Amino acid sequence: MATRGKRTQATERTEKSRYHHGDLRQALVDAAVALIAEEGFAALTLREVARRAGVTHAAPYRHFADKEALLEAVAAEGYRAMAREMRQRMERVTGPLEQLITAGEAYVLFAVRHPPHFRVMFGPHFTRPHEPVASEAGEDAFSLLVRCIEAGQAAGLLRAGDRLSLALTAWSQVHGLASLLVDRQIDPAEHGSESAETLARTQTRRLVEGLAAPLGQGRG
Amino acid sequence: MATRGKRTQATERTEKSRYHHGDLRQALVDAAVALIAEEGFAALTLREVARRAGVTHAAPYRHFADKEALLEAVAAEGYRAMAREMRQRMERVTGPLEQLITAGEAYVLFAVRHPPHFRVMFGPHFTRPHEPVASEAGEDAFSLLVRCIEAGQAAGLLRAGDRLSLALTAWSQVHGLASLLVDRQIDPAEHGSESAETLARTQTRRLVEGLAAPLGQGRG
DNA sequence: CATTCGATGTTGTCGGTGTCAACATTGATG
DNA sequence: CATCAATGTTGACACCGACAACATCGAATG
Repeated sequence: MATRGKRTQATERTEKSRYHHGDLRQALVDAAVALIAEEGFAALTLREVARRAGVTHAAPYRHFADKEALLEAVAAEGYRAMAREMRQRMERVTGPLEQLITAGEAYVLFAVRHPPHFRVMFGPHFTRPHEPVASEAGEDAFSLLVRCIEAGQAAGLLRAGDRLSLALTAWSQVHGLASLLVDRQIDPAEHGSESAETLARTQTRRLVEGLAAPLGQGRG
Repeated sequence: MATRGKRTQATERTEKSRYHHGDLRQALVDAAVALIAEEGFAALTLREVARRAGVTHAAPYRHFADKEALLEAVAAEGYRAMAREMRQRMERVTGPLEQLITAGEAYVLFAVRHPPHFRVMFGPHFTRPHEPVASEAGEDAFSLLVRCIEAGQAAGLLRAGDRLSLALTAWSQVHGLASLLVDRQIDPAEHGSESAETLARTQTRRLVEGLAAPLGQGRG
């Protein structure tokens, strides 16, 4: 995360006591993520975030309307990163079923590896209605799943039925597993897996088996 | 919710200006749930909860060590109510598969009908490690699912395999659907269902189909 | 009944927080 | 160089979580 990229200005003053920060906005987002990871949501304070970014308590208001706006930025970063990671992993695999498995795995793994982002994305922290808004239209996680389902059905490898409904089944499965892992309701060690990675793979495989077309495509 | 029951004392003083409340503890839990439902988590304030219960701002500390302890009480109430509702619905159905479907439906429906409880139970609101602690050992939601799976396997109706792993699949599915509904990530209307109830039934049925033993393709 | 005492509710206080307004500093632009 | 919009600082206010000291009730005891 924290892919900054544009470092065009900021001109490297001796690192000491420069009035302007350079990229405070991203620094605040990073600090918020780190703070959530280290101390939990209860400790997420705009003032502490500012402190960690090396700036006074009102500086964040030059970049975010309020605390919730900062969280929206964290969520947006999460949506982009998650979809990107899913796409990258899926590119390295061929076949609709394998791609579906890979997509599901990537979903769970993103959650496990970036709990603060995942929690902010799907948690109950927003009062304003907050739209997922992926980086580009049709490139969000759910759209990726829907396209996998379509391709699988077209190839006769997946159960027939409403695409959206099947995609929702897949989304629920991986989202549930991710949520339970992130919220520490389940411990991979207690489920015969030495890591969240193998658990994600096992469960996602079973999901796709369940969605697979009955042998011979006869459908009973 | 809010099953008070023991109203032995409190002696009905003219409803006005009585110093002692009678059952403030439960009143505080109820007020917290209502406040979360109406205003969201950001508005959940110990002082506002006290206000709604008609007491001053420090009164809650006679019943709860701190704000988190109040949330633990909400979660505990949720765990008890959820398991109770699942058990009650399952009693009215026979057959392992039908019971499994019913259990899954009940899980999702509880979440949809009691969002504050569900969110507190599984949300990121606790800093202290907080054990689910069902009303009685082996009576929590997951244990109910595990027993359904066992019975289904014993009857040859469910896929063979590690019970815990299969139960985790089922739990992930219903938990994911419940979470997505509660967090308003999906709208039942957009998925061909006019209500969360029908969506829960459709998805839970598909889950059990996927877990069913692959012997008769009769589509059950 | 009068006294006592533990449980429960109140008042006052403290440091910390979200948010805003007024002010200060900077770098870019003319 | 002068100006100005962007960005960071200072100071203030109301609210919150938590604690301590005090007040009030009801039940048990004599």
